[in-house]
Amino acid sequence: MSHSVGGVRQAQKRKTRQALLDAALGLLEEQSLSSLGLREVTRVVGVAPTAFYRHFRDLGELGVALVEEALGSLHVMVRAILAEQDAAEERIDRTIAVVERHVREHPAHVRFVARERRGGVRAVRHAIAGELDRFAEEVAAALKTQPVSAGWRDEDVRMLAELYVDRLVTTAAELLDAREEGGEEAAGRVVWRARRQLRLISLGRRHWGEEGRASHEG
Amino acid sequence: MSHSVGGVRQAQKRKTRQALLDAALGLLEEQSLSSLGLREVTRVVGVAPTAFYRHFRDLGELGVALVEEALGSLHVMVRAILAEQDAAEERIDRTIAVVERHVREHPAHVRFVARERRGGVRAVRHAIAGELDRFAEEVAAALKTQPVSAGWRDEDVRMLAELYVDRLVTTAAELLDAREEGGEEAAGRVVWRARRQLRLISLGRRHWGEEGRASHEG
DNA sequence: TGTACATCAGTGAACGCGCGTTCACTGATGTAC
DNA sequence: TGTACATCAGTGAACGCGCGTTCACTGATGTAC
Repeated sequence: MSHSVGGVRQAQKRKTRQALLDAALGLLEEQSLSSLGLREVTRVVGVAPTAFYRHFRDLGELGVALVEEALGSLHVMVRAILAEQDAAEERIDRTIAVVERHVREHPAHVRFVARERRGGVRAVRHAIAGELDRFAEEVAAALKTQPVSAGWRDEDVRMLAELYVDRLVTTAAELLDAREEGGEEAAGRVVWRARRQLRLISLGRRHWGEEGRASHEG
Repeated sequence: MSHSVGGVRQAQKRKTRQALLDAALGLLEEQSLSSLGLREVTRVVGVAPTAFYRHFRDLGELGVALVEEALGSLHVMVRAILAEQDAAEERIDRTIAVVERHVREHPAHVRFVARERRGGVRAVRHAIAGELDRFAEEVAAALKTQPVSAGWRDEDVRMLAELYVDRLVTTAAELLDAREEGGEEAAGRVVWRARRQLRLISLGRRHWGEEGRASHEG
């Protein structure tokens, strides 16, 4: 059964590829992608520098692969929240809890996305922008089904979704920094603040129909 | 009068220092600080690599100097807005106009701050965080004097101020990206969205007293 | 104003080092019969 | 099951290159008298 459908060779290749991704992600905790070296990565994995080229054309391509990995898990978690039909206040608490858990479980992914979102490698910036865009589209679709959104223009639902997504990414990054540099106390302050900011936004949302969308442009 | 208070030598030194800062800022449009080379910078200026050490210990120190330069001008402009006593809607329009103007006049500064805020150089990240903190403190002080803030807790004014400051920085960065990659049309969409997001936040602010600050924690 | 000495911004040669990339290779895995 | 050939992930030597940093230096500017 060892020589069945491609088998051993393919599996070994995937394993090495994953090891390169993991090594890169680890090294990126202390630096940004544009200063990461190919030899650094292969050294950590324990393969020859040239082995790198069997998997990626260059570090930019590896970066794009990391984007998919990093946003994949968060994507799943947020979709779970959106599916629920809580009241606004519980929804905020649950959202924050998901962010906290995500930061604890995937700190390197969070750091990577926050750093490279505006980082020096164009291909990676675009990959992140694309993923966050799809993300915002899903959030918008979920918001649209909620009663509070009755009568909203599609563009307005979308702008609210983008505000939420940006808040989540920013909060995750701040929470990570706070935890590492100021301990649990600092992290607690970030969470407190994020919760109240979401509450304020949610309040604006509930009153949007009365005054917000009326003004100025058609 | 040439040999009066230190004079020519000091002036020449300041000039070279500024040239190094300018050259670095230019190079940073295409890469991030942690991958910038000392020799790259001196090559652009047209001095020997070793001249660099007469001005900065390393590129991190140069980065910190750039932070002060980059946030100084924005600081001035926003303070001007805060001093005015417009109605909420005009205030938003004027704020957005200031951001647009700032992005046009100092694109490299905007890019630098957005990129290095979560970048790979700790000293620079801290310098930016510190400046944005002072910034938020000023905004909070201004918000506090407005009638809408009557009865607000200080921490809540502060969390609102931080939400505003973060929005401004993010909008500036997005506007810059949009203008460069998607032209005026894309930039227009960013502005439209930012305006409506600020409007929604402002709406939440006006209703905060009724429900927001009451809930949960003391 | 003129002279003698001090300062110090910028120079240029030299260094050791790690980088990304090329190339022909090896040997385990896969495939055809 | 056994044999002969093909594939291809990983190797290791070699390359030219630009890097950050050191050092003793030069010569214009500054200062004291």
